[in-house]
Amino acid sequence: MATIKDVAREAGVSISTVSHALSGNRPISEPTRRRVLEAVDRLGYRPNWNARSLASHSTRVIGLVVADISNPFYPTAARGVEDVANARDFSLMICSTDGDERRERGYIDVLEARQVDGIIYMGGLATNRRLADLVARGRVAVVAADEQPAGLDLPGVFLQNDRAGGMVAEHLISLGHTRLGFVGGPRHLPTVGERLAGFAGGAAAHGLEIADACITFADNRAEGGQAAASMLMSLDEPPTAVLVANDVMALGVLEHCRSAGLTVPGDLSVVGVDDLAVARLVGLTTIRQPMYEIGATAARLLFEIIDGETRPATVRLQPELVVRSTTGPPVERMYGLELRAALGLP
Amino acid sequence: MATIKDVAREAGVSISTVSHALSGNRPISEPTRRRVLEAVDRLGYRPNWNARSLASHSTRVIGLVVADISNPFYPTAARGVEDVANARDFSLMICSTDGDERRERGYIDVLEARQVDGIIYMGGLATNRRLADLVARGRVAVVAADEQPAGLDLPGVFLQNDRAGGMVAEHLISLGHTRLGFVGGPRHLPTVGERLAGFAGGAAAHGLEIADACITFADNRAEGGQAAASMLMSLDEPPTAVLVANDVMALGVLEHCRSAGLTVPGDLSVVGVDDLAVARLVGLTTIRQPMYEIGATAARLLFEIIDGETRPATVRLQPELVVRSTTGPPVERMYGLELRAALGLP
DNA sequence: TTGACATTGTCAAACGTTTTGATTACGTTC
DNA sequence: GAACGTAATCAAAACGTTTGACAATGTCAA
Repeated sequence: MATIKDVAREAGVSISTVSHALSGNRPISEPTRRRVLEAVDRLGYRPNWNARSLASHSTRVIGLVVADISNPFYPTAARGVEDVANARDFSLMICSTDGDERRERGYIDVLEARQVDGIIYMGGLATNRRLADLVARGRVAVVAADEQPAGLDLPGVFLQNDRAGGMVAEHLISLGHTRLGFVGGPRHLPTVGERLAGFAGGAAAHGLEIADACITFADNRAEGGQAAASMLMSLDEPPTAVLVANDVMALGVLEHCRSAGLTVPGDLSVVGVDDLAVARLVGLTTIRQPMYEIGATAARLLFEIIDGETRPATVRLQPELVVRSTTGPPVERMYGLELRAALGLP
Repeated sequence: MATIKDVAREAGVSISTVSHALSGNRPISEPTRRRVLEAVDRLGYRPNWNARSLASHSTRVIGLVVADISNPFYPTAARGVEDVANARDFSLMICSTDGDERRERGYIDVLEARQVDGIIYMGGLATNRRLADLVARGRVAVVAADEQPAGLDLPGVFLQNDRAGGMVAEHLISLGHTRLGFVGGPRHLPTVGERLAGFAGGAAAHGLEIADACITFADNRAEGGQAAASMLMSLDEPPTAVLVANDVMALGVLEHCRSAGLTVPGDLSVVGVDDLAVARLVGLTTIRQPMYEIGATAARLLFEIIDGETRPATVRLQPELVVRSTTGPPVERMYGLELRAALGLP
């Protein structure tokens, strides 16, 4: 591989002249620059970014920490980040923590060791001190998206989760539901708590209370939603409508209903959060999150920090309810059974 | 940030002793090693991977080039890659080319400039010479997964696409279909051609021919599938069953059917390829691709090369047909309309 | 002519590691 | 007891850039 030295020799100038000609950091006369560029071409020279990073203290890499890359929410957000980063010649290092604390800790360390210029945290864990320490050390820019790490106060971009919960409660109550249920992600996540609080608050505004038994927590994956639904629907008095803290889990809930022979929304109304592409396909009522925009915005905030401006203002997104076919008026169970019997259905 | 120099001073040894104590590259006495480790702890020293990369000519980064990170196929495969890479302290740089040649070229350059140790190509483009040149230069290990870049012959892991196409033809014909259609990704992709060839071959084995008008190509995204379906179904003699080259597009086809009031599989049987998680949810008949395994296997092949062993053997995966509810016997259009009319449906 | 200043360019010191060669000390083996 | 391997350590040379200090040259006003 040709190095800058080879180019310098080939062009008959000094190393630093080559560097300046390529970076534009200092003025170089036109003929010299041309000679340099020709030499670069002739030798097929490509600067070694590693050496560059070492010397310039900037890697032009940003780390993206996500909870689970196989949840479609994250790739879409990642695209947003990538597009913004790319426009500034930054590359992305994506780390999927899988909700595992050890893994997350490991990744934070790796990102730091690799000297990334910034980190966008969409982790959904962060109960560990690693991130806090890293932020405190202040050597790398950090913003959060979607989820504010517990105990920290990072700038970032977040959905107004409480409002989202409230809107869902409002919607379900207006349909006539009185027995509401909730399926959240891991209980310690701030997002989950906020969505639940808003949901309960919305219910309370109508004099309704959400039974403790109807509040469940799962692992943010479809299987978790399925299990939670199974549990909820086997209660003596199961809810007639549930808010599920994300679409992936909501799909799990629907899966349970299908396999258990429950009709949606007849036996159970289901509302998700995220509005993944599949939500439209399966007709899931949900709260929309502009995933791509969340990623892009987070990246922009990060660059504000990297560029050394003041701490950027946190962005709060308005939730938007998208009503589709998984929500409807409750049908009394017995009535439903009678109706189905009358129709000759099982 | 503490450097190796600080550690050396703190521990009262030389720099190289610290390096050896940490890497284990040369024997270090137990007491000395302990002193070093204590110093490391005390100072919170973390080696700078950039400097390490520069000195050791190995970044321990592998680049993953995918066509579109927001297609769920890739994140799952990426997880497979990540898990294998992680176990060996490698990090991942993910690049989503978006089917754009300029972008892809840019990414290949970036990965090379950043001195990645290897590249896993799942790009779905590669009509450009950049990748070929890079492979020819032979400085970085390259394997392909899912898609063999046109004009190259990389080791990698691939589905037996022709067989997959054949199985689908077999399945549809056994259901009684005679008018088959095909919705492919971009026409120049080898995978697409192979799947089509297998499909046509399977049909030919039963004396059937696939009408030219029934063979369409789209952009591998849901919108593309939707458009293709719209086109196909407006033919004078529309197909009664289609093979769609991937699940995401198949979902688009289903979406079109729903919005156009066509029943599935009554009016149209639909088969996808990939078996994404959503395929199960919407009941899509499809060819399964073990996505996670594809990623993991590709990573393993890559490491074989990196470890300097001989060129690894290419892995060919057997396709597996998963029959769900989007395929069934064809129902004559008129009959279908009559039936629906009899039932009082629109 | 002189000094001030802009324009180009050179030199050499970082940057923080790994790696190689040299050195010393200490057994083993023949 | 000579020759040799091996363990432990150090010093110094890479690795390929960027960048700060400075030199040479030319231009212009006083």
